[in-house]
Amino acid sequence: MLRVMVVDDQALVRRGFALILDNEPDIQVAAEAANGIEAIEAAQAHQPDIILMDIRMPEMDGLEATARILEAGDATCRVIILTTFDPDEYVFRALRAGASGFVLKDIPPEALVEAVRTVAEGGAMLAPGITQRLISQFAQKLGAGRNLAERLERLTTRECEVLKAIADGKSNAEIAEALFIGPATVKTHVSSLLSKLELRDRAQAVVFAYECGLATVGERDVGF
Amino acid sequence: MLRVMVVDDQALVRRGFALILDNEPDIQVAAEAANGIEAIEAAQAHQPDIILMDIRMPEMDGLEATARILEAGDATCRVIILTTFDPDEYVFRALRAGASGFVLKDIPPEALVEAVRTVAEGGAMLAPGITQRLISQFAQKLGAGRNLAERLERLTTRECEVLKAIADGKSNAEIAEALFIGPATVKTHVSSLLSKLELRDRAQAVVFAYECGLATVGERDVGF
DNA sequence: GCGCATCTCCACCTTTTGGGGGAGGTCAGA
DNA sequence: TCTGACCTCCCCCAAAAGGTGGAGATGCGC
Repeated sequence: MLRVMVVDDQALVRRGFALILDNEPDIQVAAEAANGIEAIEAAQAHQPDIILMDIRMPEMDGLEATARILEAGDATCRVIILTTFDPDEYVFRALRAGASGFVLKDIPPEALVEAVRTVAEGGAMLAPGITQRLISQFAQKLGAGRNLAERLERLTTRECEVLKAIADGKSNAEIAEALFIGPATVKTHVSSLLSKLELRDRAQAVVFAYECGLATVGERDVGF
Repeated sequence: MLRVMVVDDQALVRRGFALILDNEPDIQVAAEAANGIEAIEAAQAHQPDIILMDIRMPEMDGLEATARILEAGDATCRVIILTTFDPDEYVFRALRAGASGFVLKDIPPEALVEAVRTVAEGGAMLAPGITQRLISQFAQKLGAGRNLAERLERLTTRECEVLKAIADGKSNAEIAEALFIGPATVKTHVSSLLSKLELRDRAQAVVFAYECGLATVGERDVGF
């Protein structure tokens, strides 16, 4: 039995969703809440499997509440954002907060039920248009450095290693140490790769490394 | 009327999907193809609205074919990848190729029909698990530079602008020109921001800018 | 008004970087 | 075998970068 919690500041909307879901044999509305604060408390108290969360609410909005509930971690629930609007800003904040779904309130009841089941099974459900935008963004990032990757192929193995080290923020001396070669050799490699890639200095080399995918955001701890 | 093309090397599978779709009053299977090469030709000849594309095929695989068809551009069709497997590699290549959907062959017939309609309307449809993974990846990138963004707040407006320019690969002289200030001033700002962010040189500053989201991949043309 | 942060610029200095050119060694392929 | 591509390291030099300290101007809030 799937235990669902519905969070919306409008009682009528809340009851509507609750009725739709309660109508399903395997779904049970275990709790309701009218704002973010209540939602956090209710989530703690009732430990639902799925939370349907509105965004616009008094006291605390749904995105903030989602972030806090999922941050707490002791609840293993998953959140579906259910809203009338879908500006990018909301979507990104929602995904970052950890939501597993983002659907618009104008969807047919069956789709809502389907979304709940999908998310409960470990999947995610986004409104089709949002999925589309997410894909576009993703494809853009993935495809960004194709022609740049060609330039990359002109480099020798060693030069590539040096470039990677540069993209790590290392100085020539540090690179030398890391690669077990002399500083002079590093300089040679750096000069060579800069010229091959038609770059002026190591700062541009770092940009190049990120743009062509040699370095990617989030794979390093920026402690330096 | 939605004109659909089905591409799969197994005739039985192909006919099965075609029958399911033809059964819908508003959908018509306009063409079929058994491999990537045929698919490209058939897409050219029949100009379908939607292409259901298998990945594993002789001659040319579905991802390659998708890329070529969408690259051609004169076709305004949209592609749904339909496969038995879903390794990340396939998914990323598919999205990069420009696919608007990625669903598994084990979905129920109604879901397939729904996917076709959704994509035809400009949306995108991914298998729930894939949506989930896409979201995770996205959230990771988005959330990567949170603690870094804090450090960013220590900077003044001007320092931020200089940092952005550094992340653009500009030299101090170029920054001076771009911001209409003297080179000496740029040096002051650079020194200040490096010290505030606890960085050593501009190369590390570039890394920092990318990691904290001040600069993002794909938003610049790397011509330098 | 006063303090404070910010933006602007200067001079002086050291370190790093990048370019040019050279040179020895290895190793694969013609 | 010899050529060519790599990797390694050297010297010298000029340019850029980065650090330190100082200074005038502005504007904002107490």
